[in-house]
This record gives sequence, C-alpha cells and structure tokens, in this order.
Amino acid sequence: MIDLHLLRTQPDTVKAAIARRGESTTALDETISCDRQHRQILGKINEMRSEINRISASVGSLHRDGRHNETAELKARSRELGNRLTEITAEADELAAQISRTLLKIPNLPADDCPSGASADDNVVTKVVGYDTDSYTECQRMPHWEIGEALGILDMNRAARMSGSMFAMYRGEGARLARALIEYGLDRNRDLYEEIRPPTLVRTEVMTSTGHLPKFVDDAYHIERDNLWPIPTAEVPLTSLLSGEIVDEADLPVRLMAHTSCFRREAGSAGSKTRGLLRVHEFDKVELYGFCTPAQAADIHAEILGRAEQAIADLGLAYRILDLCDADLGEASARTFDIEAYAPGADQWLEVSSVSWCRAYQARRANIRYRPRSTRPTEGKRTQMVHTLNGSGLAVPRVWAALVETHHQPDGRIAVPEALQPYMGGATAIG
RNA sequence: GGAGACGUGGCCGAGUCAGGUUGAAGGCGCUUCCCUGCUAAGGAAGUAACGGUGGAAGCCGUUCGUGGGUUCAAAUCCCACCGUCUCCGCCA
Repeated sequence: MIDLHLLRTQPDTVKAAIARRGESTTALDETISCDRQHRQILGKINEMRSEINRISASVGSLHRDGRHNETAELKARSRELGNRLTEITAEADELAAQISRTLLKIPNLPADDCPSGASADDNVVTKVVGYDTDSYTECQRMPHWEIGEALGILDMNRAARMSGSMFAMYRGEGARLARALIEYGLDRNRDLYEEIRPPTLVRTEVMTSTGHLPKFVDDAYHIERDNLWPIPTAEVPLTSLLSGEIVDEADLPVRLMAHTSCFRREAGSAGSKTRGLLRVHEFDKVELYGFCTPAQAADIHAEILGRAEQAIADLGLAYRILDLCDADLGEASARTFDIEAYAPGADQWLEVSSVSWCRAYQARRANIRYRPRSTRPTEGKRTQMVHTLNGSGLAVPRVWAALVETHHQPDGRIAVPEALQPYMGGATAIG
C-alpha cells in the first residue's frame, strides 16, 4: 500500500511514479478527493464525540450527587447528538472503505533509479555469466523433459494423470536431486538467516499484506470451505511473521529463510513456454527474506541478490541478471533484480530468482513498525514502517531443469556439480 | 467433532456477576535524575499506539482480542467472529 500521507501532501510525485508503470492515475485523483471529504467528516465526528463524552461525564456526576431528576435534559441532548453521529459515521465509513478499496489495488512506486521502459523487453541486462551460445554440445541441447523421461527421473505424464497439466513428479534420483537442491539452498544461508517452516495455508489478510490480494485473485488457489489460501511463495507467511508488531531498531535487520511448497494457478498460461518444468502449479522453493530500516535496505537487497546469484553460479549454470524496468515491476516492488539461468536444452532464459525491495509497501499493509533508537528524547521516537525485501534463494523446478540440461553428458548421464555432491550422498553423476 | 473456561498496557496482574473523573490499581521491567567513594541498597519522576490540532507545552478523539448491538455513558451488559487453555472423541 502506498503512503496515503504522501499522496495527500505530494500528489504529483505519486501520480508521476504510478504513471511510470503505465497505469492510470484516475483512481489516485478519486482517492485524494475521498480523503479530503473523509478527513473533514472525521473532524466533525471528533467534535461530536467530545461533546457526548462531556455530557455523559456531567450525567455521571449528577447521579453521584443524587440529583437524578436533573439529568433528563442532558440525556435528551446527548441522544440527539448520538443519532446524528450514527448518520455521519456511516458516511465516513463508506468513504474509508472506498479509499482502502482503491488503495489496495494501487501498486508500489518504482524507485527513482529503477530503469524506465514500456515492457519486459526494456529490462536492463546488467550481467551475463558463463553464456556462450556456440559452446553447447548436442547432448546439452536435449530438453530436460526428454532427459528426465529417458532416465526415469521425471514423470510428467503420470503427474498430469493425478493432478492435470503443469504438475510435476520427480522420481528416484530426480526426486533426490530436488531434495538436495533444497538442502543446498538452505545450508548456504544458515550463517545469517533463521530457518522458518511456516504454514502453507494462510488467511485472506495474510495474502493481502503482500499485495497478492485483492488484485490477483485469479492467480491464487483458494480453499473455499475453510477460506484459506495455499501460498504462492513463502514471502507471504514470512511477511506476516511480524504483522502488527513493533520491533526495536536494535533487532533489525531480521533475516529469515524458508523452504515451502508454492502454489500458483497460472491461469491461462499453456504452450511451448510451459513445457516440462518451465512453469508448474506446485513447486518447492527456498525463500530469503529481510525486514530492515530504510537505511539498511540497499545493503540487504544487495546481500540477498548476491546470495541468490552465488547459489546459481556454484551449480555451474550460465546466468544473467536483469534490472527490471518500471513497467515490468511486480505489484509490491520498488526495485527488482531477476536472475535468469540459461537452460540450453529448452534454449530459454529461465527466471530462477526475483529479488525485490518493497520499501514500506507491504509493511504498511501488514502493519509492521520499528521503534528508532532515540539519541535525544525529543527526536526520532515515533515508530516507523519497516522495509521488506525478498528473493528466491533457490527455486527447484527451473534450477533442476537448467542443471539437468547443462550437465547432461554424452553418455546420457548427468554430472552432479561438486557443490551439490555432499547433498547427493557423494554421487558424482545421475543415471 | 462434543463440553467448559478464558482473552486488560513491554510483562505479570486488579477491575467485569452492582455500567459513570479507570487509558485503566498494584507489581515487575525499562529510562532519567538524586543519594551513596565505584559493583549492593535507597529516594524522586517518567514510561502504549494511532489519528487530529498547535511553534511548543498541550488539547481533542480512538483503542482493554476483532467487529457489531444496547445505553446519555461500556474494559464492564448482549451477539457474532478470531485466538488460547482444559476435558472427551478422533488422528500422522
């Protein structure tokens, strides 16, 4: 959620920022005028409440003094005020509801240094590592769904029989490889990040706090009977870990990591870009997460990106880093770097991590604040919203795919990268 | 799933079954100051969040799990929801 106060005081700045995303700003104008009316009414309500409180106190003291018969007139006056208050409060509530309805659908403001563009084509490639299109052998050009089937380590057909298309089933060493990747993803961040195993089914408010609801209902699964949502990413429950809390600045940054299943409906996406493991409804992922002060945010952002990048690099995969332009930014993000691994068999760059700085956008929705360390009693004692950052530390299916294709050997086996061998019981190859 | 109990400030804990200076006694913790030749002990004051207004001190409003209702007035009465605990049942 964007800062209503900022919208109020610097409407043009906010409108310009939203316009960068290619979104209409008419909702912002409506919100500004609703807010003006709302505050006006709030002032009136405030005065009336004050009046009623005063009258009630007098009635109370008259009763205490035994002057019961002198209260009738005061009560009548207060009752009349109360009736008017009910009407005017309904008006205010309607305005408040309208404001929050629109506010919940307004995306975050892009960071000033976020590149400008019109579409995903304008994302800026900031780094390419290990990619040489002519260097790939014939066996590396075999897509993972073929390798997987040949080796019996991936069974998309039976998965589809159970759950439909775009569901995966790993088998044997393939399943072990998936599990090894998770362990690998967690262990390498154990030094700084607390491991969390959150629930995978969450309430509506929890989905709302990250920005996944209400705007993107169609992308999420929903268990209606219990009104719970299977999480699309661990970012969702991790954000709510501190919801409603006020943390000491001394305790920031808070670094968390979690391995969970992730569920995405991926409505309307089928075709060549979704073959095999390229896009699935359910997958495992290790997420890295940070809560911090605004001053710490840049460092944490770089840290998460660096860790996600190194995890891919250490698997011997070719990859590139993209600085997402404003038009391609996720709803809640102010700045995002994507890591794409190259899958030579599918001949595609696969997004394997998206590292986002959400500023206070999610903190405002989840109401997560911190109390600044006060040097002088007069200054800086007010609570402020924390900043939140997230990024995939390791997303299994696409890394699995890129790895299997990249390390496919002429003899049909798959070489296990050295960094992963300890997690595969020392095995150097699969198949 | 059935039955019952409970939910108060950073924490503990009064107040709820007699609705009225109770934003909330008391304690702990924390902060500042004083005293004591340092660590112990003692004394004084302060110590929620959010919104509004003001240069500031302050003033006004809201919040006693959440949301509604009753009332001139609700932490206190009524309803719904959320959560916690106990017993029974079931279960990995």
